[in-house]
Amino acid sequence: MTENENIELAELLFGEEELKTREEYEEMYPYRKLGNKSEVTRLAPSPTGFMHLGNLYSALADERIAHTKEGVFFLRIEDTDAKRKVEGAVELVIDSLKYFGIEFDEGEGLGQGSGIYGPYTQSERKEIYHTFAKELVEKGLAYPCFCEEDELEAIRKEQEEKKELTGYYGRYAVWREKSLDEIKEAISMGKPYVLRLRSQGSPDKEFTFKDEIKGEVNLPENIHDVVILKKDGIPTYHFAHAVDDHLMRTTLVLRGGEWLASVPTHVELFNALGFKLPKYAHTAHMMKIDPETGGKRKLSKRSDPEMSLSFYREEGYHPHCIKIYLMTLLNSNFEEWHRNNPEALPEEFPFSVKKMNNSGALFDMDKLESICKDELSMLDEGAVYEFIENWAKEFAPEKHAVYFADKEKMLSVLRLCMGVGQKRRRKDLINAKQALEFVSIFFESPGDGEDEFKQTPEDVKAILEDYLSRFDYEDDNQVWFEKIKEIAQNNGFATDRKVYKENPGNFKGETSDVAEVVRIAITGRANTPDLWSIIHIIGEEEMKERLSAKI
RNA sequence: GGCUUGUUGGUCAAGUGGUUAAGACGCCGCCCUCUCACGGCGGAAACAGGGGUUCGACUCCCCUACAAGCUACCA
Repeated sequence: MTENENIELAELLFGEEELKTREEYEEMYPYRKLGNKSEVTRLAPSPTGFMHLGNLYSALADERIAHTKEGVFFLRIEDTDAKRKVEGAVELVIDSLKYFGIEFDEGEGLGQGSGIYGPYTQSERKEIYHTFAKELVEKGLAYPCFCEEDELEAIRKEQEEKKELTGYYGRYAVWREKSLDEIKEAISMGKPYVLRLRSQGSPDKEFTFKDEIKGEVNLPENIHDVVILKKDGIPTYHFAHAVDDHLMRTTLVLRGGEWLASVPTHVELFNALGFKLPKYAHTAHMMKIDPETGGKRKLSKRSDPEMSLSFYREEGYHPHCIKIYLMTLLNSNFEEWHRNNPEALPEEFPFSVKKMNNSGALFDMDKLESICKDELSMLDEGAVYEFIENWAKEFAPEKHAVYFADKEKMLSVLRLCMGVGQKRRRKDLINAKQALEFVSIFFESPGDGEDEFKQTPEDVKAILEDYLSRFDYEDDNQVWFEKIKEIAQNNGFATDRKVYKENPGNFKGETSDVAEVVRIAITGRANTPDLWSIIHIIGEEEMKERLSAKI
């Protein structure tokens, strides 16, 4: 087609619409005035109503990249696929990220003053896309394609049989070289069409692309006449990405590694549109071991509950701990930094895109729990109280009513369980749910699933009876423990560890074994905070009741 | 099938031509200790395989294996 025919075609396709010009848009959305090291990043989720760890992972990376250098982090909703749209999804994105302390500077759903680069929802940007699509048609870089699904299917089949590259390109691009008259005829028949890019790429050329994470990558040029506008006039991801990230002045596109393969398409699109290419950083996906195959695979929201962000809320993981965990995955030198600067906020860490991992990390629950223990142990009991209380109110109301009835009691329980005031803090608390369980010994008699005695039933009985007969509530911790030692002495247990070690055969055990019997009898557990203190929180009556149940 | 990217101990990972190949989690042992913890010390445990290049390869190149991603009018 000639230049004039292209212009005529563009009029034919878009003439009915009142479109702004490209220049008007460029003026509407001026380049941001930021330092030259500042980055503009964005989170661009589909509103599927589901937030998973991967979303949080990249959101945190985006947010850190923007905010460590006074850049901008915004939210754009990619709802070009109507099938996936879910009510309330935008709020879910904003809320769940806020819960983890990640806030946007501008974007969708943030209310007034949330930025001049909007609309931030793709379904509201149709005219904008059309302006640029029309321009592409005028320049002969895009054309309508009236192929229907079965035709495309037939092409693909033929290609597969011939073992050729599948897709709509070259001689398979049947509408690529149609005349204006043929197109006009198809339009007049009311046939639906999509708009495709007229690719200028060569099948045997490649180019090197510099990814901020992966480094230099050699990629083939794009040769596919990809769809840029679907038959309903809504753009595909590729086209929307080019137009949006250009007009919203994104400087760094951080996205999942599955997009790396479409970089050639994006590069061609940016060139065709006359846009400057942003920097790209393609991240690896978080993986997990597939319980069925034993292999490593991408975490999926379908089969992995620990993938859902709501899982962490429901289990009562402290958002700060999750953040710390993700930071250690994101930047491998974070952990060391954090150890050296335990008081510093993660926001003070010099985050670097370059330090990001290029292979998929396995989600490691053990590691997460270890971090939780460390982080929680550094808080004061008031903060932990507040956190657990809020969680219990929402997720365990019946326990909440009992455990939090007496604030002073709960505070002293927490002080004890955390080792506040001791030389070293304890590290028993992982999350709110587990903490409530840990703390339950102060509010309920030990129930099922308790630890078992390691001594014989006869010895247990003897020890407990002996203990009960000697017990005096007025004893202080020292005296109380002296009595434990006496019991050990009387029942054939060693009271001196060294003596015991030298001749273990001469004894049934040592003091700690006797203490363990008493501990398990009272609490149902081998691992608890200081026993004497526990007794003085639950009271003499309660202790005696629990003990007599065991004799 | 084609294209792309990966592969360092069980897991997360430093490492960028010459290292006894860090560290963390987990596991095991010892020590400390008035019981539980905390803490301290130590241990087992790795460069997927094969070819090159080089005086010398975890590091560079090639091949193979394995894994992941893409190959839509989904993102």
